[in-house]
Amino acid sequence: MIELTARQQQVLDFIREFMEAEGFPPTRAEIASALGFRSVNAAEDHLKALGRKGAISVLPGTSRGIRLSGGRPRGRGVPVVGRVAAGRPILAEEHVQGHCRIDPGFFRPRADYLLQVRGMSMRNAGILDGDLLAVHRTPEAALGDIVVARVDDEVTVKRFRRRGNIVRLMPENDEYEPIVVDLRREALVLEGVGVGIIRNTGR
Amino acid sequence: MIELTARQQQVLDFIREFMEAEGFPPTRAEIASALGFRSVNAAEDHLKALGRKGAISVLPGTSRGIRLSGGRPRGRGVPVVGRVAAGRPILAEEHVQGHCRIDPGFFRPRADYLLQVRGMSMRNAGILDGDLLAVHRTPEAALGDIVVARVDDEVTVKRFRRRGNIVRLMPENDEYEPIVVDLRREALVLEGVGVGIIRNTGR
DNA sequence: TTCAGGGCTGTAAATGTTTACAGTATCGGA
DNA sequence: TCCGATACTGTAAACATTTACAGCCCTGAA
Repeated sequence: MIELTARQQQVLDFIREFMEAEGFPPTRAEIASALGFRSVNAAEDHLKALGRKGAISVLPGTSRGIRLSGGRPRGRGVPVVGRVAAGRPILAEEHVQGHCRIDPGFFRPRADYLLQVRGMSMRNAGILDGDLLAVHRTPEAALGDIVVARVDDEVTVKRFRRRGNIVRLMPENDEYEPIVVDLRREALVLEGVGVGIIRNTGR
Repeated sequence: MIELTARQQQVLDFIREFMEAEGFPPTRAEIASALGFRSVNAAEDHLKALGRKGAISVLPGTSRGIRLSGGRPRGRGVPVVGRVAAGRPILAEEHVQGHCRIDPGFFRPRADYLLQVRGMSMRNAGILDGDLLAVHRTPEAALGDIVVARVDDEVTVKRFRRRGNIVRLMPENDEYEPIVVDLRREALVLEGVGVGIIRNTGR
């Protein structure tokens, strides 16, 4: 499928959410109203573009005649990643413990996988040992984001601080020390940002 | 739900099949055509009857505004409950903010709904303001369980302690005081036990 | 510069849909 | 037998929705 523009992605996301919530697709007017267009034709144009790019199909002459293509992602759900071996890619098959059937779009931005957190270094952020951190894969993080970073081939979850070439990976627990990385000397790979937490107590 | 007539069942079945095949509900005209009615009003009458009997709900003024209410084969997910008004049932419709498409069986025991937690009284248990607590409906709790309880018509989330007739609902935050309930004098309703947490940071 | 495409506003006609009203007919009670 | 519910036909107005047409502004590539 051809790549969508940011705006087109927003329209597509809205259609998804609307269908999830209402059980049927939105009209042009509803799309326009939700996205703040003053003209229904803006929505019409977007639908045509999404149709051209294959993201949806639009049935002519049919009210609410929008069908999401690409099929239902009702697969096995989001992969759950356990302890990551040094130097191996996070999503390597040997790390995937299982799958969690949750809608990845429930989190924003989208959750690409769930990483099982080890240790209590983020306790004050409400992230406990064993929690599943929903991670959105991206190499970019804003200051203060909770990030999944790789330092010295080890994967760690911390809060992101940066001043110039000095990155500080801050724990949320007084008993732990920040990890300081000088980007001129050491490599830092941002694997993604945390977008949510799932904890399974009970049992 | 009141029992349906054979014809009404046929109409309902058609609506189901249509939605499965097309991804949105049929119009009156499409129902009439499929069932061989020569008048769209026959379909309208059936929809009204199905609506009266609770099998569907019909949204006025909305094209294809039919929602199946009975059994949900594809399910919209687990209901998300916001602030609960005093004295009202937790799952009352006005409290349901939305649905989260997660497998309820991911939690053990099963999650029946997600309750949005207010306040920081359970901070040390890693439950923060705004978190969604996965709740299993049960009137029984073990000592130390995190429970959803109703005291004085107010719903609260605390850790469960009990000695004889005295129940203590313990916060996990030094700034809060336990709630002590003497079962001989006051009523305590256990709405369920917490089986997990979902937090949606991001945005 | 020119041109195509994305992203909009605005208008309006054509068409799709809902929904009320007026009837006809059958059937199982009260 | 009268009544209400079910199950339709037919008509039509009101309203919802699609969709074409005419433009405006911007950006990036040719």
